[in-house]
Amino acid sequence: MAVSDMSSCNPLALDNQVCFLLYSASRAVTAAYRPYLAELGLTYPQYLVMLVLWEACATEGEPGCTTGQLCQRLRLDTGTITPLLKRLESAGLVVRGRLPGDERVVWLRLTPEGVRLRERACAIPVSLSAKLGLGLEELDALRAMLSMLERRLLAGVPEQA
Amino acid sequence: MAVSDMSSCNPLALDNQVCFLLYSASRAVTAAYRPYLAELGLTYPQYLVMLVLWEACATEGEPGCTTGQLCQRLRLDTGTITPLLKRLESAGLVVRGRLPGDERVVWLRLTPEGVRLRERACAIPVSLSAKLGLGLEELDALRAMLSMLERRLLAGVPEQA
DNA sequence: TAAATATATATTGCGCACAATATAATTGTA
DNA sequence: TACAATTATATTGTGCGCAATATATATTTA
Repeated sequence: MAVSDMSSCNPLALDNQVCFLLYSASRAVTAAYRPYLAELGLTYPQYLVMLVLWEACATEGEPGCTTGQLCQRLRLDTGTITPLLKRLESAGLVVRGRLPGDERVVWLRLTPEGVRLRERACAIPVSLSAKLGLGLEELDALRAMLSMLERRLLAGVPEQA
Repeated sequence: MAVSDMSSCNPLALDNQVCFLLYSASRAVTAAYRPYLAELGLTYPQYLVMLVLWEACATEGEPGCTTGQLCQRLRLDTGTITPLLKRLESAGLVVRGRLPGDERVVWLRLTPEGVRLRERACAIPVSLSAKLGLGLEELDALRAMLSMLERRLLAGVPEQA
């Protein structure tokens, strides 16, 4: 009685494509965030960058992180991250400087305003989980499934060799 | 023993965000499709459009569909779809014409070449499901979860009023 | 039938994503 | 110490996504 039995006769049917459900659900979730993030003046990818920086701020030691760490964490490349960071910088949330000792790496730090924004952002996960309407167990199941999926895809990369 | 217990002390932790997992998994899946689609000369969104058109070709009656139906099906707007269709047209896969009887609507039809491409595309779901490495049950569970999520988000839209 | 409204698509502009390439600083090596 | 290779980031170009606006055809209404 699997869901896919409905019209599994056609492997190319749009509704049989998990990829489409993922793509579509992801855009729907981003859209659900949009009005809340707009109040903070952030886009969704910018919000993700801020999440990383807020974490990097909470850790002990010199607060901040490098562009490369950001790319790795969000699995985005510099073509995406560099201009995004420039926009965050001109919004006054982030400062970019080179690492003393290695002039190649860009060291990112939050401005006081960037740090303050965290408090306003705290309300967002609450609003969103209400909007998603999923229970904790469902959320955990979804999380588990998605991270497994991605782990397998990343692990499968070497196959290209 | 929920997954989120790990560091649920911080609701803003990146790894606690289902939204990020979704976003990241979706991009990873798209990336997994990319080499296969490249052989057909298609991007991922173009592939989704072709899936709809191939379906619309299989139905009885006049084959094809309108731009509006495409937008509705893929939940994309004309700003995305119109230029994409022009690219498919200049690639020789699609012809765009106006509907006789209502000159506002654009009627889309596959060219013979567009129809033929379907056969080559048939191999893609097979390759991909191998690459994803998920069993049928897992796939169905994921599908169920994602479509529920999206259904709730779409249903929740009126709340904005 | 003329004007107002609604519908379907197109256009513009901005911000991602990502491939490909470029640049600049660092490290390894002869 | 030069020179090659590596590493970190930046730049360029193409194709989405989406908000806002424009245009053109249909439909409704006065």
